[in-house]
Amino acid sequence: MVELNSPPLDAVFHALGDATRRRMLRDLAGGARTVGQLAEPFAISLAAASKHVKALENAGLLRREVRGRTHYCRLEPGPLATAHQWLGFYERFWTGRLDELERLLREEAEKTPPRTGDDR
Amino acid sequence: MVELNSPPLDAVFHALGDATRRRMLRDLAGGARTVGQLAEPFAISLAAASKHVKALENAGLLRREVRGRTHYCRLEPGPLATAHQWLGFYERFWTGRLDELERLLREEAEKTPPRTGDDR
DNA sequence: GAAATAGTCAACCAAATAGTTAAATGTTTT
DNA sequence: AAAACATTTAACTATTTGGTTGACTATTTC
Repeated sequence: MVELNSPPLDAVFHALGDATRRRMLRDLAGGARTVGQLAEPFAISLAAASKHVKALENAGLLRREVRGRTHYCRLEPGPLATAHQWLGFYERFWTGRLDELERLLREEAEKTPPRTGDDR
Repeated sequence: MVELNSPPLDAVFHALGDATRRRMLRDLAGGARTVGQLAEPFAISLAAASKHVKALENAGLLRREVRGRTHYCRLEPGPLATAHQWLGFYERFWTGRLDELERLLREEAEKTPPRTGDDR
């Protein structure tokens, strides 16, 4: 009933666009954390931290398990994989392995000969 | 109020958090495009598209070359590589290869007591 | 030189964000 | 039962965002 999964890249990238939430993810990489633990490194209210956690949850980046009064949060890597894959499409643009079309553009851009400039 | 790291990641992920801008990047993957060309697929004003282009530019995701009255934009892959790398840190979480620490945490997290109805 | 073209800029608006404090909910402890 | 604890919700504020329209700057084209 809670499994509503399509890749909401909007929500995922939006969630990642905030240093507070990225730091929370880092902490979650070390294992499960409570909301209070996630909030601890920051000089914000717990209510504010709670909102960040919810943003991460909405993006599918964390799963929450309520045990008693404590909410344990765990990293949910799926959306990160999706985002990683999305970025992977552009990998050829930074690895230098360009296909024909890109090579054409690159050539046009690099019409400056790497020779020593004594020819003008 | 977070005195935290990574000035570019904020802008980059924020830029990627919008479907319009992601589509623009896709188009730029096909080669240089003018602002008008980038705006064309969308039912928005040119001014709005101009803002999106500027957001991408601020994030370092595109470079602009002004020739006459026309602005030619081309993809700048560096920040995408940075974001890709940032996400790569979490790769082990979705490839299933968990190291000892993570395995420990995973186990602890699955210590959910199987309740038998004696709970209050 | 006038008109069309390419794009930005400024002012404005509605909705979303990120934060606050205060109150509420539920759980554990004493 | 009462107090302490963990967290959410509500109400509010300031800022940012994504969009609009209209005016403005340059550049081509006629």
